[in-house]
Formats: sequence, structure tokens, C-alpha cells
Amino acid sequence: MRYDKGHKDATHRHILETAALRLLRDGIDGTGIAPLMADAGLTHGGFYSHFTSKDALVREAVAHTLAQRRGKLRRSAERADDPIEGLIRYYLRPIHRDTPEKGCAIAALSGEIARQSETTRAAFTEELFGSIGVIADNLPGGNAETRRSTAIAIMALLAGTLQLARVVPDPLQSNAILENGIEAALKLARGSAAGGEDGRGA
Amino acid sequence: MRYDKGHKDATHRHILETAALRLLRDGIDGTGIAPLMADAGLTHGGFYSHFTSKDALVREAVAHTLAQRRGKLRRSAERADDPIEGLIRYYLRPIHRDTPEKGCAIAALSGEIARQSETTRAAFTEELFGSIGVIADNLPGGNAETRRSTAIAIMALLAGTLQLARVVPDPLQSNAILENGIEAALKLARGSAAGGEDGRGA
DNA sequence: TGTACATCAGTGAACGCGCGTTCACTGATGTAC
DNA sequence: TGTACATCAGTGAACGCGCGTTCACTGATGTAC
Repeated sequence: MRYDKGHKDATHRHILETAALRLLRDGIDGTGIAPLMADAGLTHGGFYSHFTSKDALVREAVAHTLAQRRGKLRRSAERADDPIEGLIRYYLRPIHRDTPEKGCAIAALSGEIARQSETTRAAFTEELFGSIGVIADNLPGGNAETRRSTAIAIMALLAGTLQLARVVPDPLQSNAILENGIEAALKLARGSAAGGEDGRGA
Repeated sequence: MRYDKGHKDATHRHILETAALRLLRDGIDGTGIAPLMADAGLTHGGFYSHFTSKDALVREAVAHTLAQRRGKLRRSAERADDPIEGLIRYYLRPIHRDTPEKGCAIAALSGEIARQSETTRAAFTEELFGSIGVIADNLPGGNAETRRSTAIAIMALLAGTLQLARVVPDPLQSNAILENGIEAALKLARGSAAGGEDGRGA
């Protein structure tokens, strides 16, 4: 072989990471194979020795980036005095609104993923519930089931809030939406701790 | 003129309504001019005597459909004993998940709209706040400002929930997400009535 | 140590296709005389 | 009332372009002898 052992794996990972950034920024339809490969410093012909189709790339790149970002989300909670507040404030940072490639893949892509094949949606779903798990792990009190339910709602609220904030062009209005989302997510998180429907505790 | 007076306006509206359905179902990038015009019973060449560009069509069609659906949302609240509960349950009906062309344009398109020109985003924002207004109008208690804040959070939660429910392929899991979204939205609505940060009342 | 060969990651031309947009046109009808 | 003309909504061929995908190839290097 004329390349180092592991060279192809490294290239594969490099394409995956380049693709993730472009997918978050430009969407699935907005991401072409040739520009993506050029961005990764390669030519488009080589793409199919790494992935069987664009669909396969999307699946792999989105799973890759979601798994990776899950670590960042977890650490944002660990760093804070109030873990769930730290997580919520981290997720809804203005920089995550302004630079989608740094923000959440669920917020950026769930609308488009909903129109993909069932295989792609299933792969996305697995990572989605992974992220919901991180939220649930950082909720105070309640039993596991209650925390999971609250985490799902918080996930939907956070992703929806980030999307609306990205749509609204006026920066002040958009900032207000982010702040509003933080308050509402905290209410859901604390309402969960206060008991909810059943008081079985943790 | 060889066509009835008002004929062109009627065609214009017909294209708009056909476009709205396709945009909700297939997304902006997934909606081509030629298939859309064929669907409306016309040929693609005539498109540009109705709209200056695809961008202009998207703006007009999305505004048109959001304004129209706002009425349905309002009526869903009026029909119910508990208006906000009626509205929330209407929004998150399984049929609105399964047939996006019958569901909410904000849930279907906000991800893609976020990547459009500022003009398009501004047009969408106006309609978005119209829908938020309908939610706010049906919230119990609180002052106008508190209701508006709660309405923004409920809008984000509902849109996010519908998107997640569309992504998840397993029908039982997806139904659970819808139910969970209903419960969480009701908590936000009732938490708002209970007072929130200030107790100035309506 | 020196030469011949096999390997295979990456190259780049080419494919058919659908996109948004333009434009010369058609042909049914309202209006003018 | 009958004919000639103007109007203009809608037609369909054509444009340049970028898309996803295929494939014969290149050329640097590891291996065999």
C-alpha cells in the first residue's frame, strides 16, 4: 500500500467531519458531493470508495456528529453549579443560533430528516434518544420515567426554540426568543422535580 | 381578454394553494417549478407571469397558508371546553404528523426557512408571530406580556414535538412523543396562569 | 541491494437528469368599426 | 350583425448549470525475488 496503514480511516473520518459541518450549515439538499469533497481537500470521484451513496454519508455523518456533541452537552452540565440550567443555557447560546455548524444537529436537520428513508430516520432516532438521555440524566428528582418524559419535552422545546430564533431576523427579537426558551425549559425541568403526576420519587 | 375577469387571480390563488401543499410535504428544495405547475394543471412557462421567482412564490405561499391555518387553529380552541387544551390537542393530532401537508407550516419549514434570504425570513416571522398571538389569546390568566412569553414557548414546543414525532419511525414511540408534548404544553399553559414571575394579573 | 510487480486511495472526464429561468409563440375572446 | 384587430394567460422548446453516480486511469509505495 502506498499510504500509511490507517490512512484511509483517517480520510474517512475527515470526510465525515467536513460533511457534518456542511450538513448543519447548508442542509441535506444544500450539500453537494463535489463541493463537499473539494472542501475536504479531495476530488469527488473518491467519494464512492468511502460511502455507498449520499444517503449513507448523511446517516453516518449525522450519527457521528450527534454522538460527538453529546459529550459536549454532558460536559456543559458537569461544569455548572445547576447542571440542567448549565445544559439549557449552553444549548441556547447565541453562537449556536448564529453558527449552525456549531449548534445542534437535531435543531438544524430534524425537519429534513423527517422526509428521509426509514433507515435514515431510525439511525437519527437512536442518536436523538441518546441526547434525550443526557438531558434526563441531568434532571433533578423524580423517577426515571418522569425524567425521561420531561427530557423529551425539553429536547423538543430547545430544538424548536433554536429554529425559531434562527428564523427571526431582528437580533433583539431573536435574543428574546432564546431567553424565553431558557425560562420555559427551566420551568419544565423544575416542574418535573416538584413531582408531576406521581410522587414515587427517584 | 379571452379569459373571465378575475381568471388570473383565481389561477394565482390556485398555484399558491398547490404550492403550499407541496412545500409542506416535500420542503422548499424538494419542490420544483415544473412538477408544481403540472400538479396545478398548467405548464411551467406560465409560472413567471404569476411570480417573479421561486423565492417570491415560497414567500407568498407560506404566508398564504399560515394565515389560512391560523383560522383553523383559532377555531380548534373555540370548539373546546378548555380552549388552550383544545388548541394543543388539535395541533398535535396524529394526522398532522402523518400528513405534513395538513399540518403546521412552522413545524414543516422553519428549519429550511432559517437558511433563506432575510426577506423570506421576515415574511415568515410576521406570520409566526400571528400564530403565537392565537396561542396567547387562548391562554388563561396572566398579563399580556406573560401570555405572549408562554405562547412563544408553547409554539416552539409544539413545532419541535411534531418534528421529533415525524422523525421517529416506530408508531408507538412516535405517539408517546405526541402525548408527552401535549402534557408538557399544558404544563406551560397552566404554569402561566398560576402566576409566573410577576402576579400583576390580567 | 536492485528490479519487477501488485496494491489501491485518490483522480477527473463523462453519464443522464432535473433544476430555475427565458422567450417566441398560440389561440380564444373582448372591443372597435 | 359581421369582420378585423388587440389583448394576454398560458404553451413548450431551449438555455446553462449543478446534481449523484460511474469508471478507466494514475502513481506512490510495500512486497517478492
